[in-house]
Amino acid sequence: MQKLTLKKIARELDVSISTVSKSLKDSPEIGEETKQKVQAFAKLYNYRPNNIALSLKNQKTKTIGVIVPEIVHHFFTTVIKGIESVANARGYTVIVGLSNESFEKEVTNMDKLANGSIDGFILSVSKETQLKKDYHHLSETIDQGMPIVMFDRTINEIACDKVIVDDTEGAKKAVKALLQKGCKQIGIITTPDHVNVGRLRTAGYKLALEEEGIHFSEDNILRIEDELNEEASFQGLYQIIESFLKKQKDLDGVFAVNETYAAIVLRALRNIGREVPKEVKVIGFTDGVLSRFTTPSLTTVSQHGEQLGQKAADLLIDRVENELLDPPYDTFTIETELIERESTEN
Amino acid sequence: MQKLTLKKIARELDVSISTVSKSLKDSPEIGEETKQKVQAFAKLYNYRPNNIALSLKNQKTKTIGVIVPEIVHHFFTTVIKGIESVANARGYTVIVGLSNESFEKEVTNMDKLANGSIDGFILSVSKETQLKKDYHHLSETIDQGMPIVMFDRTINEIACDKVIVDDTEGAKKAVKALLQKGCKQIGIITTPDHVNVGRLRTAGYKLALEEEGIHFSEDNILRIEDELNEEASFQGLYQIIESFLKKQKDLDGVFAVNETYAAIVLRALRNIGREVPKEVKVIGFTDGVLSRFTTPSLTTVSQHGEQLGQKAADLLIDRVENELLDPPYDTFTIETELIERESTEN
DNA sequence: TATCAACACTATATCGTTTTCGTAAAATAT
DNA sequence: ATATTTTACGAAAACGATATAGTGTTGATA
Repeated sequence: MQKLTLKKIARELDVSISTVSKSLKDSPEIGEETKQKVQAFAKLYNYRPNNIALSLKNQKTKTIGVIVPEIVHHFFTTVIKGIESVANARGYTVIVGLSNESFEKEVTNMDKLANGSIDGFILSVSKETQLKKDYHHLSETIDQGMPIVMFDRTINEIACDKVIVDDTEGAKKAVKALLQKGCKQIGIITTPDHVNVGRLRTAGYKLALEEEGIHFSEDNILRIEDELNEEASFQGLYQIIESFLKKQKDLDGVFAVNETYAAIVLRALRNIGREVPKEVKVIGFTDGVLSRFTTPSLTTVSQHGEQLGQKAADLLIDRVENELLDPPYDTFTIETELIERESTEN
Repeated sequence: MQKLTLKKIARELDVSISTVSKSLKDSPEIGEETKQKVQAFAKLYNYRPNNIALSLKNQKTKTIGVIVPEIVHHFFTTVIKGIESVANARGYTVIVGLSNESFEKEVTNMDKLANGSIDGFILSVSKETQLKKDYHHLSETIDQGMPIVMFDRTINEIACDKVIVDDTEGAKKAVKALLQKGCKQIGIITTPDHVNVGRLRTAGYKLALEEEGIHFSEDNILRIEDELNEEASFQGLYQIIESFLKKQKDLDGVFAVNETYAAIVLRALRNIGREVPKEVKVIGFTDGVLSRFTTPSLTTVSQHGEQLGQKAADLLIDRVENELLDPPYDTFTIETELIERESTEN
């Protein structure tokens, strides 16, 4: 049984295509009897209008494109979940593209979707894009009248709506919590500065120390190069973190800018014989699946990814459906929340 | 700058739409000079054909729909990653729909995509669908000539290509490993039987014991009801598992059918003072992010989700591009692999 | 009886492409 | 010089749906 179309119904019922279309829309132009007949037939054979044809006609697809750097990733999936929920509620479909942290894949993926397949983008840029600082694909997309909402990893130079996590504030909150619990020497495990979120969280760390009038030393900062984040180099990651913790033996607090780093810190501290939370307290950023299962369980800064995704989707859809509300772009901040577990107990 | 179309180029260059179209395809029908002119113009203004129009014309979208029960889930995301990689390589785009384990959302999501938006489905059914045993949406989709590839949670009654994890075999492998390491009393934490994968893994557990001639007791089986899997009822989950382990105090091996259960087992055993792996050895199914960070790290049965996704995508695209290779449907099994970590060390 | 409105439809254009078919003009053959 | 074949392009249909603008038939009104 092949797909039913208006044309087939028209032929079958010996009326015109227009009549069928109008009957299904219950138009007053069509006589009661005819309408009944058509509607009954359509229902019987389960007619559904072809989305592609509608998209072409209406010049809008009711679909939004989401580009994320990585999908096997707790934070990004919670964001996608949030996006999907409001998209669905508002009658939109979600296409997912993965950049795998590659600039080129990000560009080709966007190129492919920008040609009529979607009404707008929600995206978090790849690390490579952040490094290269090449944003032509973003500005060109916007120039063509396609709205973009950026989230988490945003680009200052691009004017569009943004939804971000309160990175600096969240980090500050975490470090202040450590101070309040009596930590005097607080280390940070972070990324190089070209990774936006790493930079911002590091800034929050410094700010917290500053505001409390604490001396801050570069020696307490460990910046981990990117290549080490791949699955394969777990050992390498561990080595670097362990030797840092061995060297900085008087640390009594550690703030890690992601959950993996924090979990490794926990493990390394145990291996070198320093007790958590008694001797050292640890806080990680991102509340993922790991935190509640480490030993001890990990205090984290939760990012509310789902809420972030919902906000992003609402912003984009508003923009799409209301093209008049042009330029005044907004940046929204999703508050973080400190979730306390065993790793910071006194 | 609005989107460029063939019509606009034609008007601008004062030729017909056909000429533009053919020029861009480098057709021999068109004179060299005209072709150059059109191609140069198109390149300059970055013309890209409209996907929607192409889809309508060609009656195929080069898009595949993926429906998963849950996206904040390590296994499903690895599968999606695998699907996306081959889809992209073969020129396809991926639309993701979430059922959130709900039958209704699964149906409406499929309905929405089946109307022209995609060329075929890759899906893993929701738990509710498994429970209700209502598969009309699946059979109707197939009847309409749209290919489906099911993965992981498949339905026997539906004839289509399938890619499954070697659940029974994997579970058997795990339990035999426990036996080999000297375990005599092995418990299993599983799901009710209506969850396919739970049932199959339980079957593997029984099979392993049988084949080794070991007495098997219902007392060693804990079946956990579904509602407890929600984030909120983590406490409930923990309670049930802990009290089971307290009651069955002579267990010296535990096999859990997912990573969360296994991680909870680890924690509960520690809380009730039983040492892992010395007194009790533990193995979980699914190699996620948790396993290497628990204490002790967890031995797991890895499912190779990415490989599974790749196979599913290849199967579907083959089917889509080759509609003649009709009915002889196939079921492919992705081998599992036991990844040994601390929780089973001797 | 001529005029006009109401009714119940149908024809047609449109969205952006591709493709088949048709056709002037130029080039070649006879 | 006439017939025939290329060359180089344009017209039009098609994909499926919607919306605007007709159109033929009634029935009512002046």
